[in-house]
This record gives sequence, structure tokens and C-alpha cells, in this order.
Amino acid sequence: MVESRGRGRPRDPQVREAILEAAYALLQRGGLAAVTMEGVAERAGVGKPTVYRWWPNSGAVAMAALMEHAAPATTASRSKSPITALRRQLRALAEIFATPLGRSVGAMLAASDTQTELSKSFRNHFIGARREEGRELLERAIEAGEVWRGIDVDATLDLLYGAVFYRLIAAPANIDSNYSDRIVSLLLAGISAELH
Amino acid sequence: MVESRGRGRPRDPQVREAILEAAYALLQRGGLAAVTMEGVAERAGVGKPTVYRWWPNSGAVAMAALMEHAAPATTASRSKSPITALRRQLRALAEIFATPLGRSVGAMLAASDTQTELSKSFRNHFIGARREEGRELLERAIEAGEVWRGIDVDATLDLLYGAVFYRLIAAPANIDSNYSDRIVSLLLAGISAELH
Amino acid sequence: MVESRGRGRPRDPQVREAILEAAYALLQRGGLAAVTMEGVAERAGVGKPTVYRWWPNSGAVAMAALMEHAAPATTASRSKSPITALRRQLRALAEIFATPLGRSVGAMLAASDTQTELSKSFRNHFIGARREEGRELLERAIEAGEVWRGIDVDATLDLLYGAVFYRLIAAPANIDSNYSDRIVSLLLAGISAELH
Amino acid sequence: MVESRGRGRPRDPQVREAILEAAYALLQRGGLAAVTMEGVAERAGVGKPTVYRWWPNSGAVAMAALMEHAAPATTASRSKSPITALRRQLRALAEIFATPLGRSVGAMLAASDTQTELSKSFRNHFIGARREEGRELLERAIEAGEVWRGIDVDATLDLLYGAVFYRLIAAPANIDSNYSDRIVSLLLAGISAELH
DNA sequence: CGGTAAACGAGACGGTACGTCGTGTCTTTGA
DNA sequence: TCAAAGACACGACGTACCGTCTCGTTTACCG
Repeated sequence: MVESRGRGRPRDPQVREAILEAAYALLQRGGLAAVTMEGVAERAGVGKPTVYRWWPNSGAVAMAALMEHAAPATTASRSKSPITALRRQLRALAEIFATPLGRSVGAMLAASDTQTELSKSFRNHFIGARREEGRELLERAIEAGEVWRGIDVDATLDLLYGAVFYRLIAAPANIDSNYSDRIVSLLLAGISAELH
Repeated sequence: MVESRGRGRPRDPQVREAILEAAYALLQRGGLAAVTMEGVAERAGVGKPTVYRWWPNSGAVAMAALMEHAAPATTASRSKSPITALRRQLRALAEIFATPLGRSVGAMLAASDTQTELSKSFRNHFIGARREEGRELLERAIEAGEVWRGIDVDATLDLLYGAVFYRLIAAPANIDSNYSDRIVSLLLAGISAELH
Repeated sequence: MVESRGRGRPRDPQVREAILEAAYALLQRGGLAAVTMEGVAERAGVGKPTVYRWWPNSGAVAMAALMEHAAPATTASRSKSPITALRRQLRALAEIFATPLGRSVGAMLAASDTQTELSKSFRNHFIGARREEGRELLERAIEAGEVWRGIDVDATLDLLYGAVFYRLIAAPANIDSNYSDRIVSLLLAGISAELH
Repeated sequence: MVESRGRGRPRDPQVREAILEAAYALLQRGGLAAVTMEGVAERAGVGKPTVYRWWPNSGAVAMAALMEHAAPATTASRSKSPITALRRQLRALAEIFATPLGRSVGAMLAASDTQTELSKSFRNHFIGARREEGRELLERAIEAGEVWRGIDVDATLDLLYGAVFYRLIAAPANIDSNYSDRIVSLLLAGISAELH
């Protein structure tokens, strides 16, 4: 039986695109605060109710715009050793979060409610995807014998990504380019005196 | 030379208190969005300009209210071993940030501009203080021979606090009570295969 | 030459009926303001463009609905004397205009543009018809010798119906049941001192 | 005991004036429909909430603007005979109501709710005042022996003003210059055959 | 009898205005 | 001279209808 596919006029994907484009532009200059429903509608050449038809509030539009435009994942280098690739990925992440736009992402992640579908997918887009990539790298490192088989992979990932994120929030603008290297090295070596 | 000590009616500290009290109450029900200058002024029985005389905007009032009310530091247990104390502190931190109010703090940390004096002191209050405590514990652990002398203390602290913070944002409500234990253990042991 | 009588699907009179029914219902509760194209369409179970296919705007729909439902003329009693019948008619008119629906009619009469075909027919329906009936009664009264042959019939009718209408607008809810009697009597007798 | 005369900043009468001025200008071009709260606020160089602080809706603003600008009463000529003055007044009334602005007044009178203070005073301003003037003229005519002492003055006034108003609505633009003369004459003479 | 043209329901669209809320500045009166 | 009260210009909020448009579907007529 064929699904009855909606009766009225179908939604125009170009409208969606125009709105996200406008939101993204506003986000760049002015940050999150500049993404107002009114401003987005005007810039997109679209009626305000139309924006509301697609997203319930300005935060959601901003999220959607960010997800549409931001690198959907990282370009993981396959050639290098997994540990090196991990270092690269962390460095790239740090650089992204140092951007004004990256700060917006961080703020939204921290501020967004836990429940809505959109904020889940936002989290998944900006955290989950990279984390999965990191998990893969970590597992390849284990296979390669560079990382111990018995580790708690989830906790390890938390430590890695958490440090970057934390630094961003706790002491912004202090993430030098080799910060991620130090983290990885530290984690690799452990801090227990017995090991050294 | 005598300081001319203000000519007119002096600022009333009770007014300050009333404002912060009102802001805190609004923060509890309704979160950050509920802390409006207007609402605070009304609830405090105070004129709006008076609120503006003390703080420049609603975010600042909320920050000040949180700093006034939140545990100014943790009650670090001195008796236990430093590592155990660190584990306790991390667990306490995770619990605090899991609170609605804690989430507000997280959101403000992520959203606040980097520069203003207030946001610096806010960060210092909620992150710096605990971090200093953590540093002290870590150094005592080094003295006690539990942690290797050569580690990068700052990076270690980033890893520890970052993981908690990150978990909170990335996958809220999934911090079980022994999460901090796993982190500390993992970090102690390192992840390098060579060590195991 | 035969008019090519439309090629496509003919208009459905039941749709027209449903729309007017819906409009009338909305008119009763909520008055003129409640008759929105959107509301009418929904209540009639009809698409908005369909409503627009029949009438150009909400005012027109309301007018049409009123004309469809309101007494198309009065049931003039033939038996009585013309003057008595006139008194009855005026009293009935006053009662109708005291109704919420009647007030709507008044408002539409006062507000409607002069030109459109619909507002002309609306005026004709609610004013013209009764006026013609009144004219007939007046002429029968002349025939019967109750009214002087030389009077200006149009002006007389204006005076009669105008008073009711005016009272409705000028001092609403003050039209007692014998108000029309007083008017007729007054007009019959004249106000000149010489006559008395 | 002195009346406590309000604590805050007093309302600025210039603001009131600016709003009414703007509303009146919009009323002239575009009629009632052009008097939107938004448009008025913009044209007056005033915030929307300020307009709402003075009047509850656009209709009220329009009424107030009309009352502020329209001739507060007519300048009744004292010199002539009362009947002649009455004729003049009626003619002036007809001319005013034939104006676009006058039609607006008529529409508002018909549409306005009965109860609010503003619509009462509006009615009083545009109808009551002239009616009182008419009553005075009528009474002077009685004194002068031109009109019979026993008449129902209220009903007479209704007949006079009602006819003008009615003609305006029922058959707009058909009020020739001597229409009012015919009405007055007719009413003076009565329509009863017995009198003639 | 099958094609076609219009009417139909649904509802998205660009707009305008609504009435409310919060901001940050200002101007009073009262203490 | 500061504090309360609150009016003010501003601007965004989210909603309601407007009148137009594009869909897919239905129903007559005409070839």
C-alpha cells in the first residue's frame, strides 16, 4: 500500500536552504545573538511564519545552519599511524573551536536542552561523529599494538576530547598548536609513578 | 589627604543582597532565561536603574548570584590519600554540574565573552578554585610518590576536569557514580601498550 | 449565439452553502471580526482558495451570509390599516437592529464602500427592500386618506427609517418598543405650532 | 491631605500629541484601515508599547485622533431664526459626513462597542454635542412660537439627525444641498391629511 | 469512452500587523 | 544625592490572517 504523501503544497527545499544560508551569514558576523528569527527571515527574503514552520526558535535555526555548513566530519588521514592521526584530529578540533563560529558551537552545546531531537542530532553531528572517528583510530592503534588492549575506550575518548573542550571553556585562547600532542603523550604514558 | 568619601546617600549593601537573592530564586525556577533585569528588579523590590547601577546586564547579575550562592570551593578532605581525595572532588564536581543550576553555570561558562572582568572572576570562581585545589592534591600525590614527578600538571588537570565537563555536555546524565574513578585509574595507568 | 458554458468541473453549489453557513455561525459568536477567510474555510471544510473563488474578501462573505439568512423582507400584514402596518414594520426593524447580528448589519452598512456590486445589493437587501415596502404602505395610506397627498414620500421614508437607525448608533439599547410609535405619531402631527 | 501625585516619570503630553497627529495623518490618506498601531508608532517616532500605554487598540487611537482634530462643535449662528439655524446645522452636518473623514466617523460610530468610556465620549463628541445644540435651537423655536409646545423633543431630534445619517448610509452621495430644508419643512408640516 | 479543463482539499509561501516582553536610558518625586 | 517608580525608544518575540501559489484528486464536459 502506497503511503499517502502529504496533500497540500509540498515544502520548498530552496526556502529551507535560503533560511540556513541567511542564518549562517548572521552567525558569522555577530554570533549567536545575531541569529534572530526576524533578521533571518528578512535576509532570506522569507516570511517570518515560514521560518517558524521549519524551526521552532532561533537556537534551532542556528543549530541547523551550523550543521549544514560545518565540516560534516573530519577528513581522517588513513595513511599515517593511528596515534598520529588522532593527534591531527585533536589539533584540528582545537583549531575549529578556537574560531568564533566554533565558540558558538560550544556555547550551543552547553546551553542546549538535552531532550529535543535537534539538539541530539546537533550533539551527534559535532561530537558523536568525531568521537566515532576517534574510536576507530583508537581501535586501529590497539590492533597495531600501540595501545594496550585492556583500556576503557569510552573513558579514553572522554579524556581526549574533554581536555580540548575544557580548555576552550576554562582558559580560552590558550590552546597552542601542540597542546593536543601533550595531551596524547600524557595519556599514553600515564601518570603513575610506578610506570616510570 | 583625605579621600572625599561620596557626597550623597551611600549605596545600600542590603540592596545588593536583595538583588542577588532575587536573581538566584529566578535562576532556580526557569534557568538563565528567567533572569531578566526587569524580573529581578521587581522581585527584589528595587528600581531597574538600581540593578543597572550594580551590574551591566542580566548575565552579569546571574553570574554574581551564582557566585554568591554556590559553594565557594569544595571541602577537600585532608585525611585521605591525595588520589582518593581527587576522586572525591571529581565526583562532587560531576554531581554539581548535573544539577539544573550546574548546567546554568556550564552554559554561562561556554557562552560568556572572554574578556570582561566579571566573566574572568566567574571562571576563576567555578573552575580556577577547584583546579587549584586539584593541583594541590596532585602535588601532594607527587610528594607521596603516587604520581610521577615528570608529568605535565596543567595538562593532567585539563584531562581530569575536561572529561567530566565533556561527558556532561556530550552525553548528559550518563555520569555514573564511579565514572570519575575510571578516569583517574585510566590516567594513572596510561594507555600505551608498552607499559602493560 | 450560445455562451460556451464552461469546460471544466462546474462549481458546486453545496460548497457555496457550506461556506455561508460557516460564515453565519462565526458571525453569531464573535461578530464581524470572527469572520475570517481562514476560519470560514476551516469550518466549512473547504480550501481557502475555494472561498476566494466565490468572494473577494471576508466582508463580502459576511454580507452574503447575512443576506442568505436574514429575513429577505418583512411579512407585511395586509389586513391592518397602512399606518398600523408601518408602525409594526418600524418596530420589527428596531428589534432586529438591537440584535448583535443586527448591529453587525449596521456596522457593515456604515463601513462598506459605496461602489461594489455586493455592497449595493447588501444595502438594497437590508434597506431598499424594507423601504419599498414602506413606500407601498405609505401610498396606501395616502389612498386611504390618512396621509396628505402632497408630501415628499422619499423624505418621509428617510425620516422614519433614519430615526431608527440613528437611535441604534447614537444611543444604543434605548429603543423601547413604542419608540417607533412615537416617531410615527410625531411625524403625522408635524411640529409646527400653527397646526396645533 | 495632599494627593500623592504619582511617583515615576510623568507621561509626556508631547508624546500623546505626536501619536494623535500621526494617527490623524494616516486617517486622512487611507482611512481607518491605515491606522495601524505599528504605522502610528513609526510615524510618530514612538515605540509601539508607548502607543499601547495610551490606548488599547488602533480603533481607540483613531477615535482619539478624530476627537482631537474635528470641530469640537459647530459654530451655531445666533442671529438667524432658530429654524433657519437648524437647517444650516443639518446641512453642515451632511457635508461633514460626506467627507472621507466623516465616513470614517460614521463607520466608527456604527462599529464601536457600546460600553467603553472612549466610545461613549466619541459618540458624545460627534453626536451628543451637535444634538444638544439642536435641542437648544429647537427650544428657542418653541419659545419663539414657531414650534408647538407639546412635541417630543428627543424624538424630533432623532428624526432630524437620523434622516441625514440614514441618507448617507442608505443612498450615499445623494444629499443635495436643500435636502435638509425638505426634511425640516416636512417635519414642520406633518404628514397627516387632516392637517392639510 | 477517454482526454482535458476546471473546481476542489490541503497547505506552504511572502507579507503585514498584532499585542507582549525585555532592554537600557531618561526623568520625575520622595527619603 | 541616591533610590523607587515608571515612561520612553527600540527591537525581537511568537501568532493570526491575508491573499497567492502549487500540489494531488475529483468530476464533469466534449471530442
